[in-house]
Amino acid sequence: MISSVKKALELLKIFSTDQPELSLTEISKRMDLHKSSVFRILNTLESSGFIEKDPLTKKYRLGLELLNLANKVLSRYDLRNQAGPYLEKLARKTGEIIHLSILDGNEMVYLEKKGQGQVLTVATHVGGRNPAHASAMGKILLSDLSRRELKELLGEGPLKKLTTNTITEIPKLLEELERVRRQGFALDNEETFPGIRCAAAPIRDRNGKTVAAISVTVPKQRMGKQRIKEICQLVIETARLISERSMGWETSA
Amino acid sequence: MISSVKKALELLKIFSTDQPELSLTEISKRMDLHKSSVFRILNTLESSGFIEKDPLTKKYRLGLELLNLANKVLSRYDLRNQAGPYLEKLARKTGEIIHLSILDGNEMVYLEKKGQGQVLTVATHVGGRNPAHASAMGKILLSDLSRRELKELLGEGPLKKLTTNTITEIPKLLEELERVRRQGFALDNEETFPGIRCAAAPIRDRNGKTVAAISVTVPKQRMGKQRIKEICQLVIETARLISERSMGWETSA
DNA sequence: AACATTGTTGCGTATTATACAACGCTTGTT
DNA sequence: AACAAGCGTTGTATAATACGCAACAATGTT
Repeated sequence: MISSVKKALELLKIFSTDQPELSLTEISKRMDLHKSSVFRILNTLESSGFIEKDPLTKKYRLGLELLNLANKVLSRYDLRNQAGPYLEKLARKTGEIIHLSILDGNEMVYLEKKGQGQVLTVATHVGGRNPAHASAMGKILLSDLSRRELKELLGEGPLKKLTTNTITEIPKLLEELERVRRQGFALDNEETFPGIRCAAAPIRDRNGKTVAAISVTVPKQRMGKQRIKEICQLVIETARLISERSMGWETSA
Repeated sequence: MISSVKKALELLKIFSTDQPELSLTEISKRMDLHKSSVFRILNTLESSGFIEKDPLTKKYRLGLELLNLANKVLSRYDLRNQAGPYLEKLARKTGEIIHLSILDGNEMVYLEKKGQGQVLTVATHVGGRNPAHASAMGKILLSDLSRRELKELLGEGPLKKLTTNTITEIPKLLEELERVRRQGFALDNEETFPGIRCAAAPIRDRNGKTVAAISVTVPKQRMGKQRIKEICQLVIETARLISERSMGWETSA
């Protein structure tokens, strides 16, 4: 492990959407490093395009080179490109936010987000992640794992509680995953975000293995009993189309 | 400048969309560093989520943490979010690829790309960049700069030649920029990519300053004289709407 | 089975990252 | 206007470590 490299990478993570610009002194304080050390790290990051310095304010911000690298990450996922048109169509049909995600460890990671949403919406983003057990897409992704794999990923619990509705006991989650397997879709009833409901369905490859999930995210005000049914049907149908047309999955006769 | 940090950052840049996965030995050769040094850099990058190691193949690839950072970069640009719906509408109307870009040094950088495109399309991506002088959007962005600023950015020339149509002499470019100022839009007639034409228009802020550009990119087979006129009108109109509604620009009476 | 190649680790030392002090500049205070 | 405080920048000595070597483990090839 190389400590100066570690420091540089952790520095990059300090920036946030709330605080996109920071001064040398702020960074020095946050990292508990001498300002001359921070100064040299910043210069190195800047020379490679990972950080930009505003010449007027002397403040630093993340650099555009990160967009290039992110593009390379995303380009690995053919599914994301192939699913794009289907997700856009679903967004137009429902008027809501659509996500595509994969499992990474015990979290699900958003790979795509479509739809403009309305005034009341969710602040998720590509690259963002949430505990798998708490979200509809996460439950879809977990439901394809074996008991052994689940035990390895989730441990003994209790699981992280995000809202009062989050499932935290392992037995209860396993029950829920069994239900998800049977019905072929999952719901998130304010388990990740208060006031937000979500319906998700699996994307399967040619071998029938769940490789990703898609979801429709809706504020509960717009998600009554009747609408849940509509939304679930649309999500399942879209997921099936993507699985068949892009992944080569064949539903049995 | 911290040399070990520089090496780590340059390592991240080695990956490409053509080669998303590399072995330790490949990286060591490419960077002309000892494999044990590369091994430790990779471990450090992995521990911070910037690199992932496939446990089966032992190959390395870029990590998902980069998506988070990229999202933070993009979230700085309110314009990108606000312009999104207009760009999607333009993509649907034209059936072509739409870009939003800004100037960064003497290059223009894509901040957004909309539209699925057809079989014949351009392999551009968010974060990607091209020399400003060669592209329609680049000419729009350059046309708002003063003579002094242009001289500083472009130098004495000749400018980089990407195709046989690329403008490489400074006087000719200045002439072209004058024309762009007058007509309020720019065209790229196979100047960046062979076989690809492009029409662009400026996004202006409340002070009338050009802060970004949008464009429609079309293979020349689908871009005859009549269609050029249509496309130009649509691009100009969309750019004006974004400028007025999202940026507070007011066209004089 | 034998050999070649790749990945991993311990360790000595050549190299450098770190932090200190000082300086220049900008901003804030009186 | 004068002064103080704080921020950013730089030179440099040295404490700390990154580097590469050698050896080993694991994997692939013959």
